[in-house]
Amino acid sequence: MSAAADDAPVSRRELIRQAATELFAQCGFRGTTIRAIAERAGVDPALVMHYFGSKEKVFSAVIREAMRAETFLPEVLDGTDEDLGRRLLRAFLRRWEDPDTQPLLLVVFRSAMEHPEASRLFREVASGEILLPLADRLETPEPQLRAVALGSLLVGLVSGRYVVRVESLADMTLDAVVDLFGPYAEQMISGRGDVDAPVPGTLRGAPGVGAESAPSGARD
Amino acid sequence: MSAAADDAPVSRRELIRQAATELFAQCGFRGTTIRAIAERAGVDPALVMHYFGSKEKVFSAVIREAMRAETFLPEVLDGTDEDLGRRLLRAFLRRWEDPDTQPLLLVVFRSAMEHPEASRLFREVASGEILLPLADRLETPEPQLRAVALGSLLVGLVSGRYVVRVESLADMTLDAVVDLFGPYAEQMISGRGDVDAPVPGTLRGAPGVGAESAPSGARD
DNA sequence: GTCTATATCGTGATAGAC
DNA sequence: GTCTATCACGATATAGAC
Repeated sequence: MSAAADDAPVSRRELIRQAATELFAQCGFRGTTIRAIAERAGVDPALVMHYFGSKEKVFSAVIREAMRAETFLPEVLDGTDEDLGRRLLRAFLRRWEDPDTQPLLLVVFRSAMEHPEASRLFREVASGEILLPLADRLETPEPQLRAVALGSLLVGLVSGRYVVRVESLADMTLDAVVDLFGPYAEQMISGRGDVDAPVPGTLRGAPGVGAESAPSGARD
Repeated sequence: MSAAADDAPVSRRELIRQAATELFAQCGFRGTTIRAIAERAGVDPALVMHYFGSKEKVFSAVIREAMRAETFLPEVLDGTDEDLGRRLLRAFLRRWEDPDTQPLLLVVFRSAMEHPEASRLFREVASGEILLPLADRLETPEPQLRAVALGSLLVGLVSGRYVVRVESLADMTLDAVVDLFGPYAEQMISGRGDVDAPVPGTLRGAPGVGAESAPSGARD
């Protein structure tokens, strides 16, 4: 399964960076070798060293690109407070469902558990780029606490759904996830939201049950 | 800093297993070496191989012990529904704060992000030992969905507080965490709970602010 | 049971021909 | 820019003396 882009004449350097991104996302930092990166990119291992200088430098390039691309928050923050939590959740999930951005997010997330640089970056991005702007935007009491709670919910969600792939989370449709977590997200940041009961029928137990079961009108 | 138990004459095998647990928790599977385990346990590297046969076997033993010890749920499930979420949250956190059990939990959690066996184990334990019993216990509609939501919240909480150590979460007192997340946990599994506003003053911004700021009477 | 010595392999990184 | 050959190192694992 060659994952190289096949429509634009991308540079070999870029090809290597993409291959490295996927491998770091899948195998972590230690589990990824220069040789494997080269093989996946279809180039010689020495070429990886020639372009980047070291494995650490490759990793830094990947992480930096992931950080650069991660700016989903601003577009969500302008708008009414009414369904802010739900919109934020949906925008967040959209990036995790996107095959283009998922490896970038995965590499940061997974590496944050084992590599110091990724861990530091995760803290910085989480605090500075997500929690703080969100807290600044909120007009409810104790906005920092609310932002932290919502961040925890999102992290737990992606951990189960995309990283560890716990069945009950991984098998849900996207709309089902939004329907389940949306009200809680809403509660956390605005204190509003109806959480009497999660919408039924959203757990993909029986085969053939698709995205039909999402009556909510929330769209991005 | 030698972490060997110094009050009981534990077997060398047990000594090795304890050292391995701490190292796997701290450095992950790939980052931990037989040599490092032996050094920390104060034995010869070959002895590790003699007792366990391979690094994988050491890892399995550690994981199995972690699973064996992880039975905090039953004692929480019998009792009233009133503050079930809060009690569950507190019991859960108590194990994470305990210096004896934290390495065991960390090793499972961290390894689940990089090692296939740990990942599988995490899924099994999460689904079978936590989510299912909890869902069976609930009398609210859609108990599975509620259990999954609560599980996500807990995972997100420990990720931020104990694994990646995001400041705003890691610096909170235990009571502050319970006060912040308790109402949400309550909401998730019972649909009850007051979430009008998180209790103020619980974020350890100023030095000297300890556990004083938790007026809630919930205890384990 | 315990340790020394070593086999075997895969890793990141380098040197240098073309 | 690209690739072959190779180094130096640390890993798991084994063989065998005591």
